[in-house]
Amino acid sequence: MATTTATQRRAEAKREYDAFLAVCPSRQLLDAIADKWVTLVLTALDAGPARYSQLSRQIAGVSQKMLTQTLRTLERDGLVERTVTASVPVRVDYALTPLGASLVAVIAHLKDWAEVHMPDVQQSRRRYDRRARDAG
Amino acid sequence: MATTTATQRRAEAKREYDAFLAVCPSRQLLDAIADKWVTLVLTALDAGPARYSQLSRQIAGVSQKMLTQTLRTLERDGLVERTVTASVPVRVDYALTPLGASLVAVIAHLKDWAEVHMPDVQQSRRRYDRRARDAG
DNA sequence: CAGCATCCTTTAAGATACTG
DNA sequence: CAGTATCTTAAAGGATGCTG
Repeated sequence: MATTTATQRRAEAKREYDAFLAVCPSRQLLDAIADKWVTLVLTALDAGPARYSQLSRQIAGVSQKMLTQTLRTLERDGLVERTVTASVPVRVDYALTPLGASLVAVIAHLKDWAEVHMPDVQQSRRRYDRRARDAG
Repeated sequence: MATTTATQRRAEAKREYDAFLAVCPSRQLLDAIADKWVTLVLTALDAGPARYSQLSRQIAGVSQKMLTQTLRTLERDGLVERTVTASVPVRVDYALTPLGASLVAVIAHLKDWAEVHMPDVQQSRRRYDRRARDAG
């Protein structure tokens, strides 16, 4: 039936594209660092190893759920190393792995661009909003 | 009353930190490019200007709602320029601005890192998952 | 101290139908 | 062609209480 063809084709194209994205390294990286807390934790650890509670205090806005979740993901990705010292109470230290450190270096480039160009972006936003308001 | 102090302090710390993040250029940039479609549209336009329908076909997985929304945001940020040609039917062209092009250059660094190191990340993930399965 | 489990709300994203 | 408007679903995130 011709009625379903267009929809089916679209659906299949989407599936294919999703499959492509799933194996695309750039996309995987973006997925990994896009998260709000990932970059904050990574840059916090760039200053040196830290304990869970230190990170929790330093990254003041994070809930403990998100901090734990973020650290687990980073550990799974091999970007952060988790060291448990069996004492009472338990002590857990987190540190960047060499891989994690190399990623922080790349993120630093983003930071550089941001510090130079974000003012331009903001100005553009203001102008855009002003036009929209004047037009509306 | 002492019972509310801890909670209040936490809440205030969070507000302050959120305010800090709101003016942090790096965070703003991350917010801007973290989006799944932003980088895809940006890199698609890096190959040259394109019309709405071209982008829609090229980025096969995107819904037309998300494409429009992404393009509007990029236009607002001054990263993409939108040119309307009043014909019947209307024709709309999108192109990177110099600012947008400079951002794509930075994103390319991410891409480079991804192509080199994502295999390591994936291996780490497999190892982590295997350990977790064996332990469970 | 460093979490885990649960519930609950807010937000983002997708499908769908219609328009200048 | 290039969108807008609306509705609904998926999921991310936060608050809270409990544990080795």
